[in-house]
Amino acid sequence: MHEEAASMSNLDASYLFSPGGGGGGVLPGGGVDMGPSYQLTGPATSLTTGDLPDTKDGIEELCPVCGDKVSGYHYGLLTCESCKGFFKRTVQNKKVYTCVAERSCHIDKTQRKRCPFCRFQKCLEVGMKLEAVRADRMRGGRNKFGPMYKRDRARKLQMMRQRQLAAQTLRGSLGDSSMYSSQPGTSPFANIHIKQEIQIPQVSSLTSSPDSSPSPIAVALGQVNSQLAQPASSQQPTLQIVGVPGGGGPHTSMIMGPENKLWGSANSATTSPHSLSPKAFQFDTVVPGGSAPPSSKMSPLIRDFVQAIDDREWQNLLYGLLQSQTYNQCEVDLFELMCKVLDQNLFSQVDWARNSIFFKDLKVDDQMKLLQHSWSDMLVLDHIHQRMHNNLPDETTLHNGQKFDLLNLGLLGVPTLADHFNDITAKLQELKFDISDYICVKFLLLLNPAFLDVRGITNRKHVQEGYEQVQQALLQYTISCYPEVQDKFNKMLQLLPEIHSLAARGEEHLYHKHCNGSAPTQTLLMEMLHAKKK
DNA sequence: ATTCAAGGCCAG
DNA sequence: CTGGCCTTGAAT
Repeated sequence: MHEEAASMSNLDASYLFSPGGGGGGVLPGGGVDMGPSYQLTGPATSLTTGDLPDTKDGIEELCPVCGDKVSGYHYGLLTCESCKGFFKRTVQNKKVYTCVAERSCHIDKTQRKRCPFCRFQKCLEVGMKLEAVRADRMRGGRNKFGPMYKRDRARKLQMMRQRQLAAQTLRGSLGDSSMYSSQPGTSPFANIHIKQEIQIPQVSSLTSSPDSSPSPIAVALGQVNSQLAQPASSQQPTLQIVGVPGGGGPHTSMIMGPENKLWGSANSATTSPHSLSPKAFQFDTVVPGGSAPPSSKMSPLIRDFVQAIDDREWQNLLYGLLQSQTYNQCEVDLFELMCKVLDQNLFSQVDWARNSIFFKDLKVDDQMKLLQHSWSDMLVLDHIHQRMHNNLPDETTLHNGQKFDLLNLGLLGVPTLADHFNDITAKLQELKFDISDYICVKFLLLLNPAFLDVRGITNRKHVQEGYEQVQQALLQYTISCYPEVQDKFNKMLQLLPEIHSLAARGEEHLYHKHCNGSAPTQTLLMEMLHAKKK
């Protein structure tokens, strides 16, 4: 595992962007066109279809834990049969292993038996889900991960198609770059195509959950060939696998402190009754004060925007990450953890953008420029949204007992910005800032025309038009739905610079940390910071 | 009726 | 303890 990690050190965010620009297969509504359901590695029967070597059912993936052949989705992701069994036994029987070496044993097919400690560690690192092991041992049926598996399959299928397309184009005309929208060498993201095609990436998950394995944007935007490993977990001094959190009872609060009302105890109706623990993270997309926007008065544009929001996924990702990062740890570096969460959120932003109207039609170069400029604004805005509309608490108790300051995420790690942040939030609250406003504002941040000139956007016109359309829609919306809020539209827009300045300070701070070497490297986050400084 | 991920079984 | 194969059963 270490070797691979080393060879990947030249991570550049280019892997995020696929050659094909925005014309992917993800449907606007967020629904994904599944096409023929993809089968896992049909038992090599594919020989009949002579040409197209491995495209058929393609994706013959390897187990992210040991590299053996995958047998299906198990406990959250595609793994081999043996790791499935191992994970199950470990969790069910609350096994406690110890590592006789440095807790960083290399796990592969031939050596996986040698160190169960490291094997289990790796299971968690790649995102196998404890809660998918059933406390009651009930057999059969489906669990809450079903839909996730489905989405994951769809993504992989899509990714495969893209890869195929790209490969064909490459084969067809090597000199012809018209297919690719980015000009090699013009941006830090540029040198992508060849790399992608040549080494068929063995994807390993960024963090956890099949939804992020390979992390969402990476798939949506192209593919991944980097393993954003988690060095953290391997170097804690005094660790052992502490009893596996099994047993149904007290685990609602495994991650969340009991103080998290909405997050902790809310409905778990959608969760399988058999699943063993943190159903905790399901939560309603509650709009406090019942301010659910009257969809009748909403423009179709905004309605689509709102429908595409998937906060639940966001939360699952967040908690999945917090869980996997702390499961087996006495104490983790909270700043580092925060960076990881930010990084993951950033991935989500990119993913969202890539599938969004206006943005998705842009050339990759333009997309990158817009994102480079707006990512931190969007992170801040999203945090505001999560707090305001989904009751995201400001703090949560990690699995290992540490307190994790969630608010810090919105401050990009700068505690002193809390006042500013709260100030902005309060102002928005006064304006009855709702989910529709949020999503529109997010578009405005992304398509912000203020920087078109500076940043050399090619398709300026398209961006401008998108911006204006959203602006119009938002204006209409505020007027018709919130006539009682004086000048809501303008007041909201006036807050954008404030968000931006907050975000800019956050970026600055992160950049410093990065230069000090105290922030994790090889993250999209740092990549973004870096890109801007150039 | 079919799928397919979860649990169970048991030879090695 | 491992891991390949078998049985289950909710979701589709």
